[in-house]
Order: sequence, then structure tokens, then C-alpha cells
Amino acid sequence: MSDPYYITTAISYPNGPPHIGHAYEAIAADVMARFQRLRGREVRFQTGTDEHGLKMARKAEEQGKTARELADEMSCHFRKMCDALNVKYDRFIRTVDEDHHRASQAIWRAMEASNDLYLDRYEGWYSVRDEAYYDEKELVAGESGEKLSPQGTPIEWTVEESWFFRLSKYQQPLLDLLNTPGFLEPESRRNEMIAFVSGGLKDLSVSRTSFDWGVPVPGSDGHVMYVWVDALTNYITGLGYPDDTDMWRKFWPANLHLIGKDIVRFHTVYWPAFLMSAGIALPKQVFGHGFLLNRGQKESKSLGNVTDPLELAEAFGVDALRYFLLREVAFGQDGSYSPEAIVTRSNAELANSFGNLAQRTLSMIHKNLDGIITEFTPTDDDKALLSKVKEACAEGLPAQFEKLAFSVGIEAWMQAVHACNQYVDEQAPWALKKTDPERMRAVLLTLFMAIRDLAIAIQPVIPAKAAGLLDQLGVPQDQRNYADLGNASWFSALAATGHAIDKPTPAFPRLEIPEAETS
RNA sequence: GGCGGAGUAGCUCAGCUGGUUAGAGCACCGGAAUCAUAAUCCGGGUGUCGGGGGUUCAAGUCCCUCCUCCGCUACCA
Repeated sequence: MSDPYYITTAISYPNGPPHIGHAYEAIAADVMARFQRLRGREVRFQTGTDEHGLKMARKAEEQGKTARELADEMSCHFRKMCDALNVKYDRFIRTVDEDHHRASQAIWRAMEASNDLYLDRYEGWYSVRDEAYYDEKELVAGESGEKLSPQGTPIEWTVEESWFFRLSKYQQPLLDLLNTPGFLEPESRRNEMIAFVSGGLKDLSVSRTSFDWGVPVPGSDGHVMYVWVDALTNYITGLGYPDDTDMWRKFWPANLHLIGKDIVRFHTVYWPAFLMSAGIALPKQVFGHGFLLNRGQKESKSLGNVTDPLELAEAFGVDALRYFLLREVAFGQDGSYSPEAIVTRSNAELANSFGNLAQRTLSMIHKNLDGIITEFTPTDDDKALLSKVKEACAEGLPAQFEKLAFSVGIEAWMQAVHACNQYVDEQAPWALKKTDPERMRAVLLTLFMAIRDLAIAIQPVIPAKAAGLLDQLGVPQDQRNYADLGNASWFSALAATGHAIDKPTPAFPRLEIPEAETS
């Protein structure tokens, strides 16, 4: 058993095309998944779409389609986005999948068996858009005096029979859970949820009769599950629940649910309560990341500033986008992005610092050593550099990534890149070429070794570019894990093969800021 | 209304349990170098650390108060 690691993103509600926030979460999760794989762990990474609910049903109606047709069409966009962004999931789950219905009904029965579900009436003002009921008191007046939800969305008086979940019963266990160090991060979210649960919990309405686009409640005709019950269940569906599969035994409980800060409550209050009720182990960690703002502003259709993540990827490259998102924004906090910021960051760090380091080094090796990698005797300077690089790559970056502090980890890596450029200037191999060719060789090959470490370490963030660079170096595919950083003999092994590098090509071309669009 | 967070160099932000001249990156200015993707390296910051008051030998770092912004949450007439 190789230390299994199960990570999930939230499943996206596909009532519109994917936006930058979806891309951000998917990329962050993918980076973590790749990171853990490269650490030698057996990883399972699941993402997908949450397709049930009244909003989807109505949207389909508007478009003259069946809900299923709309779901098929929209879900596809999300899957394509993942594929385009090099997000390598093991399963792209859809809540319309047959096994998901089965799992949802199974967890329902398990909760029912615990006597946590009961039938009652629910009536009140219901907002379809918010998927929530409101008290009369909460309503606000619209422009023409009509009643609206606090969010300003239309509401309608609704009376329905509904199943309720005894959430109130789980107040104390939930508080204990939330107070468990590490369960909910970042800390600010933890405090919010503790405050919320401390304030008392009301039982939760968990079924609807007003529409049928959902998972049918077993043994209760006319009821479909409230959207969050089945949505959250996706995390265990993907492992085979309710069957006692190998995957289930290996990967549950999940190591990490990576979600947006807006749905922390569902994941750290409702979901654990459902699991406790059903007698299922709880996920080890939930992390609520921040939002990405477009030049400091939230994206919205009305502002007309919605960005298609695939356009960004196309304009700047997938890896540059991935690098930017994880490097620029402190994970857990909100962040801001703009084409200029992406270009600036990518050029400064990927093109100028790291890419150029590789290019200048490999170019000199190619020209002055015929590209041939050979053994050499390092001096103290060389050892000092390699030691610093190794520390950043094998310890600094991994320690931070483990804590989901991606930007801090990348910064540690960047420090090592700077140290290499500094070393190049100090050693000035171009001058040694005339005075001491043997020393020049040692310097260039020291850099060669450093670049290999740097490329290995940054793989989770920029997988395609890093692989391209490792290919240029001649590092075998199966020797690119973090553990290989500790392998001191790789260089000798490579030299023994008489390996010679080809004429290098720049791995990270400089980007240009696109012409300002007149919007 | 309550709880919590934030307000630090032009911009984005670090600054743990209070302690030498408050830091980093970007941008900007000057210099060096010329292997490299006009890339690199070195040097350059007198910032009312949101305002005011207080505690202390000493406060960005603690306390009070006010202002602004954000998050969660509640609700009265």
C-alpha cells in the first residue's frame, strides 16, 4: 500500500460556462494531486459537475431542452476545461451518473436507519435562484413593490412536504470536529463555522417535491433529494460507495476536499453530519480557497468582465496561467488577476529568471562542451550552490505545498533560481572558457545539475514545460520524482551513457501584453 | 447589531509569542557584465506602519476609541 491520497474539488454547477474560479480550483487541486504523485503517493483525484436542481431544470425548459440534454451539453464544457488546462483527474463525476444515484440513495437509507430523517411540512417564501426559503421578515421590496429575497431574487410562496435531517442532533460532534486542528483551513473559515454551529443548528430540509430533476428519495414517491445531499455524496460515489470496494478501502476518508470559501458550511457542517449519521468516516481536511478577482472586481455578467479561462490559457499558455495563479495569489485569500499581471509574472520569473537560466546554461554546454555531459570535480562554490538548490527543491517547496501554501513554496523555489543566476555571473564561465576551460566545464555542469533539480521540483505547477525541459536535459521519465532529488548518482549515470544535449530551445518565451480591448 | 479579519514603500504584500537603523517582489534610477529569451548581476527606499489616546525602559507588534473595507452571522422597529 503506497500511502493513498484522495483529493477532490467541489463539483461545479453547470448552469453557465466555466469561469476563472472553476479553473483556479481545478488547477490548484491538480497541482496538489501531481505534487503528491511525485512524492510517490498513490493519488486519486476527482472533479466533476453537479447537475441536479431546479435551476438546471428551469434553464433547460427555457431553452426547450430536456434537463438531461442541457446537463450533457454543459458538463462537457467543464470536462473540456479540465482537459485543456492539463488538469489530470482520475474521475470526472456527474451527478446524473447511475452509480451516483445509487450511492445517494444508499447514504439516504443509512441516515434514515439512524433515525435522522423525518417527514414534515415546509412552507414559506422560496427563491428558485437562491434555492432557499426565507422568512417573511427577511424579504425586501423590489422596484415596483414586489417582494424579493434578501439577495433581490424573485420568490414564490411554496408549501411542500419535505424530509428533514436532524442536524440539531449533531451540534456537539460538529463543534468537536471543527475544533480539531487541521480539519478546516484556513483558520478564518474555521472561526466562522465554529461561530455558526455554536449559535445552534436547525434541522435541515433535505427533499423537494416541487420538481423532479434530482435523485429520487427511496421509498418516498414525489420527493427528490435536496441538491446538497446528493451533491456532497459525489465524493464517496467515486470510490464505489456503498460497496466495499478496494478503492473505497484505500481512499476513504478523503485527504482533502478543496472548495471555495462560499461553500465551506456545506462541507464542514452538513457533510460531516450526513456522514456521522450514515456511520461513515469523515474527510481529513477541508480547505476553503479564496476568490479570484478581475482587477480587484468580482466578475459578473452585468459588469461584462467575465473571463473565459480557456482564452487566458490560449493567450498566455496553460503553464504560464497555472504558474501565475498559484504564484501570485496567497492560497486561501482572495487574489486579483489581469493580463498584465500574468504577463509580468510569467516574464519575470519563468522567462527571464528560470527559462533564461536554462537557456544560457544549456547553450553554453552545447557550444563549449559539444553538449556532452561528463563527470567533474565540484569545488566548494559548486557544492554550496547545489546544496542551496537541493534544499529549496527537496524541502522548502514541498513543505509549503504540503500546507497548500503554494505561493510561498514557489517563492522558495524562485530564491534558488536567483541563486543560480547569481552563481553564473560570479563564475563567469564565458571568461573561464579562455583562462580555465576545465573550471568552465565544472561550472556549466554544476548548473546543469541545479536546473535538473529545479525542473523536477516545479513539475506540479507547470507540468508540460517542466517535462519539456527535463527532456532537453535527458533526465529519464521514471527519474523525475521528488525522491530522485536525493539520488546522488543520477548525474554519473547520465554521464556514463555519453549523453549529449541538443541545441537548446527557449522553454518559456516572453509574453506580450495583448492590445487593450475596448469594451 | 454581534463575532472575526484587514488597513505597512507608487503597486502587491511579509513582518511569530512587543526589543538593534521596518522588509520582499514589481516598477523606477545608477553601475557591471555580455554566456543567454534586450535576458543576468550589483547598488539605491527619510514609508506620519489608517487617525487619536494609553500601557511599557521599549509598540507596526499589547489595551481603549474612532474611521474605512471585507467575511460570517443575527435581527429589531
